[in-house]
Amino acid sequence: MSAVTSSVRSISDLALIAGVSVSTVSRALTGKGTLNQTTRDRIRAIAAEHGFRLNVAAQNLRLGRTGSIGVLFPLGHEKAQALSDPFFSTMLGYLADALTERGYDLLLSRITPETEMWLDDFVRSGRTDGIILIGQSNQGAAINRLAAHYRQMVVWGAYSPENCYTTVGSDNFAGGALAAHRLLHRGAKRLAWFGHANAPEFAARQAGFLSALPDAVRRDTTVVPMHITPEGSRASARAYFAAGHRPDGIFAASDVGAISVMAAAHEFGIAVPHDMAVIGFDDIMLARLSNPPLTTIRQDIEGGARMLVELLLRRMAGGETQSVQFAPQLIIRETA
Amino acid sequence: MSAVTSSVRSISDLALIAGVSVSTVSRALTGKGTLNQTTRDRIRAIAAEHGFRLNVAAQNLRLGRTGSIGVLFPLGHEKAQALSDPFFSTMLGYLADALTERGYDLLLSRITPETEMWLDDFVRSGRTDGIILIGQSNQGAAINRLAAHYRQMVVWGAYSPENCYTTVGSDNFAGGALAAHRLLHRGAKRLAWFGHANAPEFAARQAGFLSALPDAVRRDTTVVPMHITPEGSRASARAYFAAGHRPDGIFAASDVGAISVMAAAHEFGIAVPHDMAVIGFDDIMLARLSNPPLTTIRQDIEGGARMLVELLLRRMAGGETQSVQFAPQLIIRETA
DNA sequence: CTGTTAGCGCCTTCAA
DNA sequence: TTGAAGGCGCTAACAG
Repeated sequence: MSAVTSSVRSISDLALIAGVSVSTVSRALTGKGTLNQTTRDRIRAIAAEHGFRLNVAAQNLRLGRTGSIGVLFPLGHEKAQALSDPFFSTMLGYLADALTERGYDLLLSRITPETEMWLDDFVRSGRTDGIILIGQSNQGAAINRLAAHYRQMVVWGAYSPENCYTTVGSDNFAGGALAAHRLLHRGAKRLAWFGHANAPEFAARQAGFLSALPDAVRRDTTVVPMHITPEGSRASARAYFAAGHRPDGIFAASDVGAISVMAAAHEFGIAVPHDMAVIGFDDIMLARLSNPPLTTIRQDIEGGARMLVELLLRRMAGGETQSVQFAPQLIIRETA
Repeated sequence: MSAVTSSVRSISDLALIAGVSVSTVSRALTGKGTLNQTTRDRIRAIAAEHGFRLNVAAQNLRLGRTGSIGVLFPLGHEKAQALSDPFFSTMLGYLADALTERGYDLLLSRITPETEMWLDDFVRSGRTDGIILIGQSNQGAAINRLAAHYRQMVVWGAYSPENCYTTVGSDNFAGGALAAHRLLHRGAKRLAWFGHANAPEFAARQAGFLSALPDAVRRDTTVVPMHITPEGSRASARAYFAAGHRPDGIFAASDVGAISVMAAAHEFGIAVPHDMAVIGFDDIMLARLSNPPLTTIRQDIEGGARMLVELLLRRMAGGETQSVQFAPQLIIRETA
């Protein structure tokens, strides 16, 4: 066992002990360059004995890199916990896995877009070699502006031909349509969409949903603005039900939103799915644990995370990339 | 608007343009040292014009720091998504907030404890100025060993006088007792504990729970081993109910566990709380959205996160710290 | 008030 | 196969 706090703090200390030059130590420890195998083994043994490891920060400075990737959640207007939504934390977990596998650290940042330049500022501080943005929020303009001269970025979110950056995400429009068809198939006629159109992903879900409805149904469909937090979702739903609305089919922008709506419905004695069908979006782990289990539109979070990392590294290496859209999948459980 | 990719890559470039020395630029931009206000403003203007920002990595190397704090989840045996549990992700979100406020970046690491030295290796690589460990898992020995000669670490988890490191956490034993009292108060007599004792937090919850039961009740109380994942929890519960067990009171190691047990109970036609009372632990956001809303033992996650950061920074500054235990709180909803 | 200089810990070309 | 030297971008004495 070796001490973490040791007198050997740099390769020059080690060089002194081993009686060789710093460059020899460097070569021995990095494995780069040519070196006598005996010398290499000897130096590595000494390093291990003293518990010495190369200083990653210095190494990176010299190599002109940082070795870490920034993962940013630009949920500006939603000052509340972005990470509290299981969708985001699940994504984060998979990103951590994928980045670790590729030898990168994950720098988590929750900078709130106060100024116009928050993204540019982050990039210019040089803290990371690349950026993964989770969700565009309402920052489309800032993102596009940055993308015009910064390549090392990929974005989880909605695809648009007008974006000059690479996105990875679900086909939200198709997902919305899937939900509409399912509700219609169940015979629902008085529908409501719970969500907001601030962020493009949600706007697309809404558009896909509405566009798949027959005109007669669409005319009677309510759009209920709902925030991303469970508290906000529940409050919106409460107010909606309290006003006397009794839809027979609901499509919510997220699973957390759907579960919140169900909780509110329960307060009003509305039985799901008997009185009202509910469909969520995401298929987070808790969707199958809800009571009743939630019918939802599934997003492939793990696949998305891997794709984000893959494409980002390709861009960092100078390659070109194209946006990717995953086909969403209807998961039928009990609520619709 | 200024380009992110600019020809001005270092303070020496900027010094050249401004016609001053690098140290003057450094002083102007950092605000340290004394400098003519006019010169300072002029240099800052030029920097802004060229979109220049100090390179944080180089700055940190020079200052002998990294500017980031590592947040590690040592859930070794639970190879699955540690972050998928909302408790952890909520904690992570609050940590990100607290660290950002203090000017630190958050480096997320999910290194799985494969070797004995995983923690030492991480520390010696010098990637962070300090470490926040979330949960001890079964790594108590490794943590203690590291703590013997590494100060810059705090741990979220169970307190024990034998630990030579500072912990922040709930009084899990007291929390277990709270759950027991509540179930007894409701008249429950055939109890079960769903959880495992691999990690000390959970072991303490179990011990507190069992110790608060009268002997007669305790003898009939079942301990059902349950993994941390919802799938695992649900499978355990299913097997348990399938074997014909019909307890009238359940205490689960976590809210996710409790909700999973409720989902399984539902499959067997067991009504909560009528046939069986259920109490969880954590009070994650989804506890109040479950159907019926979950009675649980609340942990102050935000307070815990702030305390962890506070204590870590104090230790990094050379100060001494003592372990902190938060008093858990019984939140009565509908399941018990 | 400002410039010069010497590193932080490491990698890499160039020589030997 | 190994060593010497320069420099990644920055800060902080020490001079002037």
